Amino acid sequence: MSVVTPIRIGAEPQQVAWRLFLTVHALACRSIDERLLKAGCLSFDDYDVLLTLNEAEGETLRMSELAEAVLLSNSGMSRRVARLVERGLLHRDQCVEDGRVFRVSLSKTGRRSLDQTWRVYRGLIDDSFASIITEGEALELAEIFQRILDRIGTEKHRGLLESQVTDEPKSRRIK
Amino acid sequence: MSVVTPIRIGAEPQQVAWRLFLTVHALACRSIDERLLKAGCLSFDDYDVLLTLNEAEGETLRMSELAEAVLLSNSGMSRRVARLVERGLLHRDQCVEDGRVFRVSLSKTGRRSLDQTWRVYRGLIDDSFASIITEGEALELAEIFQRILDRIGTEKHRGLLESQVTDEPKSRRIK
DNA sequence: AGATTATATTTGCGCTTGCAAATAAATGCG
DNA sequence: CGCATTTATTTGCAAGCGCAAATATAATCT
Repeated sequence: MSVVTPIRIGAEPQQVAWRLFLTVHALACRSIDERLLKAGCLSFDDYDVLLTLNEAEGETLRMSELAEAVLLSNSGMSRRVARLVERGLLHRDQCVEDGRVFRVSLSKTGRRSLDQTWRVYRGLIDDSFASIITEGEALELAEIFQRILDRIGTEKHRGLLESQVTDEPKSRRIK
Repeated sequence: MSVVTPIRIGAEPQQVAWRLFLTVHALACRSIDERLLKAGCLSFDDYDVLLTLNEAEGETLRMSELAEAVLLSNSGMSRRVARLVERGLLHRDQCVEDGRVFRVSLSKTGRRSLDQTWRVYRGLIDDSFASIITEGEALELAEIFQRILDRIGTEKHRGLLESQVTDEPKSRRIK
């Protein structure tokens, strides 16, 4: 995880901001992940997977969708899901309509873990980030970050926080 | 690299900001690193090491200082430096005053690589980040991030961009 | 000085990752 | 229908990482 970055003294403010962005990310994430593990929670990365599933419409995703959502390779996701299934946090079922695809979903235990982790995680975000900025600043950050995502993000990530209302039926997409 | 994160709809602005922060980081870094490699530059992470050395006073650091600066374990840094020395980008010399320590510094080639990478990297930062925000926003981001670092950073990272003037002599610290 | 303890770095090992090849299942075409 | 092609996922393999043990060197104690 890169920490430091460009910057000579007197650099442009954008470059200074970029460097600080990297450093804050590296330090905050390291600290949060360490403390999550110490508290017996899901790791940062596993949390990411379970949360993505929890938010998915139909609460089920195929391997490749999951991989794309959390920016992991398909093979990486294949193994990660295997481990999580092994631990009883996820279900992984072959799709009836198309035997090539496997659909992954939260188990009862997985949902419990997710909730338990969130209770701790919320406090850690607060410690390392949220409590240090004002609500106004948070809104401003969100606006800036959203603008950046609109420019660099993929379809999937771009609309993260837009209204979740779609006009599709809530039934499982087969696609 | 975690992408997604907490957030239920209607969450507090700080939590929304945190999630977007993670997503922007993941996407921007992935894109930048990919393009650096494609351009035959140093990887993001190697760049980090070379830049840290370039900025170090005396232009030399011991293994452990380098590891701490870029947030890598000592063993990880040991191997990373070995690879970079292998590629001719770094020197690694046993310290005369204390045979336990090894001092690492940029080679001529390393410095060239660093400069060449920076020429490309500058443009990529611009693409994925800098050009999307105004100068005023950059200043504001920098101020916010700096405040966060002051709270969560270690001594080493906290003062990143403060005046580099110290009252110590510029000669090599032995410590 | 010699033995013990402390410090800086490297090595052994197991884990996770990504890429490319392998497999499994569906689709298209003659 | 049967074979070639395409698509979804998993495996083999060769990285890189962190932890703990090993090594190398210095400092301390008696």
